[in-house]
Amino acid sequence: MDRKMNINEKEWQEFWKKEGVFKTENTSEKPKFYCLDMFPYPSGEGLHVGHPRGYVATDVLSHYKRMRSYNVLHPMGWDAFGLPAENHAIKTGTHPRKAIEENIKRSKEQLGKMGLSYDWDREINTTDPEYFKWTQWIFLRMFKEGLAYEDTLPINWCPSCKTGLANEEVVSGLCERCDAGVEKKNIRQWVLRITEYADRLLDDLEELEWPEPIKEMQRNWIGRSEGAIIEFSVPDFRASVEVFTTRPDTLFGATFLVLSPEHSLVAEVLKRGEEIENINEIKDYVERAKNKSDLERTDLSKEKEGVEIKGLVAVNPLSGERVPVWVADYVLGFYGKGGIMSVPAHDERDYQMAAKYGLKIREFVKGGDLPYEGEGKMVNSGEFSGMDSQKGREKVVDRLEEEKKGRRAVNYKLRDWVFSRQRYWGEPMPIVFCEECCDRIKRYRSDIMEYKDAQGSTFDIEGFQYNIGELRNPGWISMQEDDLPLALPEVEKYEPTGTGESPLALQKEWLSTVCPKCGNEAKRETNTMPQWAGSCWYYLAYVMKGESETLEFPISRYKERFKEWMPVDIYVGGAEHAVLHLLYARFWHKFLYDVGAVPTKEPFLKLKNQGLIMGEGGIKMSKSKGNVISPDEVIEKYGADVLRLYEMFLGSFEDDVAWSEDGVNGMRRFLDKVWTLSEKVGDTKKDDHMENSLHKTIKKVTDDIENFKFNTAISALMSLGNEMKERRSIQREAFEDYIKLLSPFVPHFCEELWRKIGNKPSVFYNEWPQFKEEKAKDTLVTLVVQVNGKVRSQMEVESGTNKEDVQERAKKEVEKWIKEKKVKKTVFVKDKLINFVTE
RNA sequence: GCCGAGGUGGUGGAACUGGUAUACACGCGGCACUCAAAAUGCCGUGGGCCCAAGCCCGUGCGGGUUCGAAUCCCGCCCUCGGCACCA
Repeated sequence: MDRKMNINEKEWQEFWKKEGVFKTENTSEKPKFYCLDMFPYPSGEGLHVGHPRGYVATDVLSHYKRMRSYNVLHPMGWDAFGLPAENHAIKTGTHPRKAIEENIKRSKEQLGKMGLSYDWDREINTTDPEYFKWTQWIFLRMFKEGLAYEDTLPINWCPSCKTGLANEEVVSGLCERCDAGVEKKNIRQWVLRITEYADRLLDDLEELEWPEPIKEMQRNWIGRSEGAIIEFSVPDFRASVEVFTTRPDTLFGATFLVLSPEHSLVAEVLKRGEEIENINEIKDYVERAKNKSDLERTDLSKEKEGVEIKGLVAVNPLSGERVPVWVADYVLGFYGKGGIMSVPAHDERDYQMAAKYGLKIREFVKGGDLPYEGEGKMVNSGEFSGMDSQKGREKVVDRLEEEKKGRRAVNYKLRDWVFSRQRYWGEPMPIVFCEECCDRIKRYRSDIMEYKDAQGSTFDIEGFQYNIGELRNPGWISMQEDDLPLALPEVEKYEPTGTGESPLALQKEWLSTVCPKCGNEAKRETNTMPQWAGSCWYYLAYVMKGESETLEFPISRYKERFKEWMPVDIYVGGAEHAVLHLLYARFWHKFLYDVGAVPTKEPFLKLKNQGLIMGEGGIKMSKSKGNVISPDEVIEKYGADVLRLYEMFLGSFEDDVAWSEDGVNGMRRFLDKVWTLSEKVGDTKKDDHMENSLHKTIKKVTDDIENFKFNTAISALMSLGNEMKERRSIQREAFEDYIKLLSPFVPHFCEELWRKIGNKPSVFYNEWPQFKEEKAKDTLVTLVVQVNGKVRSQMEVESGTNKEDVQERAKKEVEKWIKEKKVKKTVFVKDKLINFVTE
């Protein structure tokens, strides 16, 4: 038999576009459904076969929702700032914008070929000045509210990308982008106070319908831990050291203190020098620690080592015990107070340290072999002895608080977001540095600090109004909102300088400007924003585009739109952004909520992560292995519908799956079969059995699409197809419903088939088939007959038949297994089984 | 080490709140069509024993609960993902 199917997919794509079949309605009585994909970076290689998996899923869902009379927002755009385009520019000398334009064109073509039903009128591009003026605006708002600060600190530096990185961009000591080993470098940075939102970012996870692993990763990343800060006095220095601990109940067991090499008291010790007998040893050790890379310093396999500060003693605030003080680099300078009380009996790390240097190890919590980290009865702990450690924990802190020697405290692993990059291809930061203002603010700074909690207001200094951000970062002045966007200047060289400054620093003309506050000479900030900035709010831009085609100030004009569309109902993308984009975007969104710009606390209500598509044989697809499959090849050979269907049928949406060419072919065979079925459509008499199967399938497909179980939805459709094949003829209405059920998966094919059986396009103008429960009911069911839980026989009975009515008949069915035994119990499950239990 | 997900035929994978394990597909084998091949159609396909009817065993391993366990409980093993000296 020849293949009768010959579908011009392009023609349908043009038809949809011309007719605006999938355009989002700007005003609508219908309920809304916001269905969002993580927008791609338009790379030079185009898409591979893994990308469309999520896009097809959201497309299926969008089609389905439209047919259920939702007004669906299903947009697409481009996350186009970032290193690949810039590196390409460095190599070829062409402007990154050029490469980006070409890549977008190519990627858009690829998406177009797949027949995805995006509303392209709302397309956005993060590198478009109309777009990034808003990215700059949000940053500016954060700056003004005091959420951005300038700091010179040792940050993660990628020597290959020649830029600083955020904590989240370092993956086990390596650069997330290029896998180069990350170094520590002291550079001036802009940092966003994401830690101020730590609790809300943590608590609000509860209300999100996200995959549990992603939520857990965010919880761990935020890493909230409750405990206490305890003060040990250091009489020799007339000073004190504060330490953070989650186990104040073990305070009596603190047999020494350990400070990180970065600790201020260590610096003090080095300054005082002569009073400490082993000063040179300490100096050496601190110097060595400083030169260690993060990777070396956090290497768990190495032995803990440190140096005692000889002659220095600290006093335990409760026991009064005098304990030695050590410096060791297993204690981190940036966490807690940069120093710890060491309890070798009840902490694995402290135990190792104590064992190595022969320090005191004494048990304070009974419970197991040392080191014992669990709970138990407190011992050797003065008045607290005998208490349960959990209770004792509270009592110890109560006492410390009474004596003003400590307090309850919470610590986070989350650190503030290093937000500036020393590269060209990113959003310029909309702030300038003015010497005059700097001096002016510094003259008054001590007064100002008293007002530091009064956020949101401005302060008058010599007739100039300064906002909190400006006061906290003396000299840095916000640009006027009306002057946004601040465009990227054209440059000769895109090469990063590697000195900690971006190539913008060489653009003398662009660099110098006038202070928007006092009119004196000023210089622009030359760092740019990180990759992640533009994706922190793009889901809002799509909504804004429904109000005005260009994105215009002020934000308040979009208020109603946001109320209408937020939050995003379903967000689909890869799991690799668990603590990057998904955390950053939540942070920005919460800020926008706080300033009254958006009506919801969270941007993305529901999240689904698609699994990876591996190459044939389950090997990861990669250019170097040469096993990358492009959607273009597949579409060329089989058509977009086959590709779409296969991507959805392949396996469970959230699991990793392996690509198989044979499997693709199977999808084509299925569509061929369905095509052939259409020839049997006619005015045949009512077919109850078929109707029953149809309604079961409607239910199954509907539920499965709602739950992202596309693979089983398709298998249900295949089963129904197989059943139709058995028929000599198929009722028209049944076949039409069948096409509708199939249409979200294979839109071109279904349009063609819809027309072939004599209907007017588009099939998508139709309502989704209505499920009728009474039609899906079975009159006959198969009842399984078991003996002692083993299936021995089965029988057809009318559905709803009672135990009494089948019992005797069933017994006969399995007589040979029970005849010599006594049935002591009979278990009956209606419409399912009857089980005879013998002695 | 800690946290999370998961181990089901030759393969991808189904199985609702415990109720016929292996749906749907791929592959493979046989047959039909054909000069032949491809395509297509039909039949078969977890393992073992058996002429057969039938029986036994089977969801990573070992126990348990239950009339009945892939599903629940306890103890292990393995794979993948994340975090990694966070006190």
